[in-house]
Amino acid sequence: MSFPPVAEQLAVLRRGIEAVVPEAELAQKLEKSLKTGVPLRVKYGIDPTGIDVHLGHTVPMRKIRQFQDFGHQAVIIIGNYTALVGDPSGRDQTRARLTQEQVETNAIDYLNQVGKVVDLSRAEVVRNGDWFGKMNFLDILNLCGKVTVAQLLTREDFAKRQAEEKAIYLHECLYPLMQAWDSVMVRADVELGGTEQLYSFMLARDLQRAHDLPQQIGMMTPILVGLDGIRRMGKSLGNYIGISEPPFEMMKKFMQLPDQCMRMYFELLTSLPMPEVEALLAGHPKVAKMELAKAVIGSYHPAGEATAAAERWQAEIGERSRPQDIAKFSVPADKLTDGQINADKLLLLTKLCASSSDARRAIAQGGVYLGEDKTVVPSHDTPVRVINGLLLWVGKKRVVQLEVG
RNA sequence: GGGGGAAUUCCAGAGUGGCCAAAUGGGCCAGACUGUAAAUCUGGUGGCUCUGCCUUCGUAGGUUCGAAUCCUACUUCCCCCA
Repeated sequence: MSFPPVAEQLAVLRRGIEAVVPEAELAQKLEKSLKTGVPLRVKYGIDPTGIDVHLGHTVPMRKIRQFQDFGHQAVIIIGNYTALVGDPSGRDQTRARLTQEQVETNAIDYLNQVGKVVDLSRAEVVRNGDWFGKMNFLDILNLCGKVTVAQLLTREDFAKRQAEEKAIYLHECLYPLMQAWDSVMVRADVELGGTEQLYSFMLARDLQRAHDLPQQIGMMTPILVGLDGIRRMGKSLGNYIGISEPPFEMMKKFMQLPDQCMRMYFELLTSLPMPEVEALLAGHPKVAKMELAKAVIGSYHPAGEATAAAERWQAEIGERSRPQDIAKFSVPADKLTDGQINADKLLLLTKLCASSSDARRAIAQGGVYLGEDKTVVPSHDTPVRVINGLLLWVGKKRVVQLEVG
């Protein structure tokens, strides 16, 4: 096995990384593998607790891929056992626990998605249930003997919960220990994860030393902020872009991203050289955002589709022309009187509004329009003459095309 | 096992007998402004046959002219002591 020069590897691998602990050992490890021809074992663990892999998850995953492309060994750990515990990291309350069946279903789904970033054909994929499932109580006690309660409580998330008098369950305390044990079992040289994983990463080093294994280094990726530009990208926060989303959906979301997040997104989600990124950012923000969107979308969809999505966004949204696929709604003839129906009833019927109160509100605020030229509907009891092809809008985004059924 | 505290509209969180469909913030929706970005500003945010009416404040009863607010029981959650 031959590897590119260390400096070259470092330049790519260090990009967008928040911290490497210990910093110096990364270069040393790379040196050694270059000399011996033995690839580094790069560990990344995921708990199959949810389903949608979003761009936030791809940050460490992309890093794994870069290691792979340099010839190193990716080790993906499916945390089918740790998922049963629930990672307390960064949480201010206990996670809901899952059943084994849910976990397995999620795991398969997860792998399909992970495969879009990591080359699974060259990766080792293991489940930590393979070893945790075999441990007996004595083994567990031995492991527990490595950590003191005081150490555990230095973690910010636990300390915070302790201070707020919120519950900390014993099984949650075992989580970092389990994660660290994974590193021993797979003989990890490098572990990737977010900054909140620091404690587990360090614990892994302790355990590895205790077992006379080389100690892993931790590479921590920054938290990717979500579309709101403030909070971390997360499914429950509704501020994420999923990697399985259709190109146009991704495009729309990208264009909503606050400008000041672009540098971070470029750095963490694309491989565009940073000087080029700086040049783009110096230009018009809209152009830069388009490029960002195309670059990222292009890594999950064929390049042509990314471009098409960008063009469609420009036409439909940038130039305010008619959206492409407008849902059709056929108004039953028996709802009409002389071919007409009151505006609020129509909104309710088409499900554009959830209730007639909701419909009245929308109309009162001047948010309901008719036709290509978007004539404002003035009142909730304005009769609407329904003709085939008539467009009915609520706000800028919701629209249906009517027909008489 | 014993003691204490809490459950409010999407979320957080006010409200302790009438002025409460319920403050405030967040989210969301609509409007203005824009690059239909973000930020900002304005308005809205239970339902209806809508200048009025109806149903909501853990569940079920009760007190009262009147209850989210008081009483009783129950359910759930949290904390402390052992």
